[in-house]
Amino acid sequence: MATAYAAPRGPDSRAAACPGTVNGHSLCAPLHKGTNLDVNPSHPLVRPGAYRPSVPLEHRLVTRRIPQARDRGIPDATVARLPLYLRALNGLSERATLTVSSEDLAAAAGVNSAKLRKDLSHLGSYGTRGVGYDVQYLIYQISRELGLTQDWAVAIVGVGNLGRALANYGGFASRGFRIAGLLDADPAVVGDQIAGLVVEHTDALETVIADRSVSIVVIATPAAAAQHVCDRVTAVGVTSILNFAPVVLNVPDGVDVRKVDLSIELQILAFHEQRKASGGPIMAEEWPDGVEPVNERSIGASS
Amino acid sequence: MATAYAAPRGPDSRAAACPGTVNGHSLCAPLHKGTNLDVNPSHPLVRPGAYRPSVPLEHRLVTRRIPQARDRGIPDATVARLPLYLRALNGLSERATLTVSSEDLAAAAGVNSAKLRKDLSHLGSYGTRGVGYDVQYLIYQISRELGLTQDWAVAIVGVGNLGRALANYGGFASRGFRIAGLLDADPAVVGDQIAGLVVEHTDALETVIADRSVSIVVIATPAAAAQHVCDRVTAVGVTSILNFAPVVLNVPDGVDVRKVDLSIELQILAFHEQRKASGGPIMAEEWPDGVEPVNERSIGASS
DNA sequence: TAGATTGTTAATCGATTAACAATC
DNA sequence: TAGATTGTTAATCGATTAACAATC
Repeated sequence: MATAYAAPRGPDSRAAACPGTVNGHSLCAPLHKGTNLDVNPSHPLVRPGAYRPSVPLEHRLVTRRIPQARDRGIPDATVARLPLYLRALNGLSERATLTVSSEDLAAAAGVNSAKLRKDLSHLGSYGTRGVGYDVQYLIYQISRELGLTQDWAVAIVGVGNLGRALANYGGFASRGFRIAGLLDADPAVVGDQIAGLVVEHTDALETVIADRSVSIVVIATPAAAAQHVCDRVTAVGVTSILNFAPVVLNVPDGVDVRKVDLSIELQILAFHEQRKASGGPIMAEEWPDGVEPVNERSIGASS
Repeated sequence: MATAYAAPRGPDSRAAACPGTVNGHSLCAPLHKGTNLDVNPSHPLVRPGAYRPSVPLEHRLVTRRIPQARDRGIPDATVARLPLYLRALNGLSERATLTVSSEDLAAAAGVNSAKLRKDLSHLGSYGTRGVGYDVQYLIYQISRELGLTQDWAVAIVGVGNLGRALANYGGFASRGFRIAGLLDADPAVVGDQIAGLVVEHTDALETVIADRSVSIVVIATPAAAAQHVCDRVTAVGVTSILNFAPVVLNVPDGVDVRKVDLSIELQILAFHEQRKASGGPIMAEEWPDGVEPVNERSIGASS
């Protein structure tokens, strides 16, 4: 049954393989265009029509995934914005909003409405013309797309100030990220209890990853230790790393590294600030009296 | 003297305004193509030829900036990578490397060498064909471009785990970012000493910003407080904000907001992880025995 | 000079956006 | 039906990259 909708692979082959299309809209109803997810057509949650948001979504849908097919169909820029939409939708949900237009949702997420519609169109046709998007339904579809309908075990390596902040950050657990381990190389820190977990020694890194099915590792160590930690975790099969250490990690093919660099963000701000202000916050000299808006400023003390 | 090189404004007007060009290379020697910085041509540091890297760079160059002119000439994507190059160059500098090729520097920064050369060409022609780039000279040019040759006063609002981590982060001070104030609304935190600073009450926010010439504000408050803090600091003229709170800030025109969202990074990793693994880390069912690579998986407990 | 490497070109790729036909 | 709003198109814009002439 699931394979009945399987289309030949290759660029844009999905629509062509369907028995009919109108203006590019697939007529293969249960297989949402632009998705790889083959949805059970008899299920009450499947659109259009019978969706009832009163029943917990997690217990209703059976999906059959054809791996690695349309995934390339979702642009990176779109993936990076889906969490923004999800957050905006959750805000609407808390205020009991049932439907939302692309215009309003885009405003809440801080993006252009055309961009929002384009992004959502990569997931499928989940809106209703003339009405908007069902908030609960869209929350579910985006969550599923991002993999947030399952639980992800995360290990944090390096329990300094930043590691502690991450361990205590409430935004993880609410999105399906479960801190499954805190590890540090410093014996003075090992044994501390943080956010309900006992800090373990990094000697146990491989064991923790294997025993607790950790799939995402957060590196919050000093720069000098980061590559070594990275090597160890990729060696035991971890393929997703969030790196806070200010180094470029070398990883095997197939490993995703995302990097958060606090000082880089400040440097980008400084670049723009330098240009907005005609001189900057610390200006020893006044403007010269010339007609041109020229900033004469000596760098450093002498000269 | 500074205004002698001022070119008419407008797209690509700089090269056209020069007395002569060869293949797009400006013959206006002291005005490096693609920069707005009018360099003193008689200064020994000015290229080509007389550059001697043995003298501290900060004490040698006098620049005259023509505000807001070529700044639009540096693409955002390039600006975001300059800090990466700077970090890689500092690494080379520590190992006493004098020159570096675009190939090697690109490898150290984790980018394509053509991209690196393209990026650097936006700053000027600071390399030497057949040789490479002088490490010290390039460090100085990138630092100047990013505004790191001056001191920036930063205030951190919200001294929870994250605020403390930021206050203690060594990567700021080394790049010219000086923490000038730590503020929190919680009386239990006010008065604490962190990273050599005493935490002040947010009541003093406007005073601290004005008295200490704060130009960059880091918001590390809970989400609910972020917009209010943002409103207050923009009202007194702050135009650069680094926001860690998980909200979209509304700001007046001309204010730059950069956002660091820890959970968004994890969500993007989860998206890719879900696709790499054919199912994910928590897999209750086995693959069905069919010929197709179909993943049958129920979401949640029932069904 | 010969070898090496930059800075630029031009092709390609991906992202953004306004406009609007489709359609609820 | 009339009004509203989606999903798509197509134009534009910006970023990436290989290739190579320029030139040290």
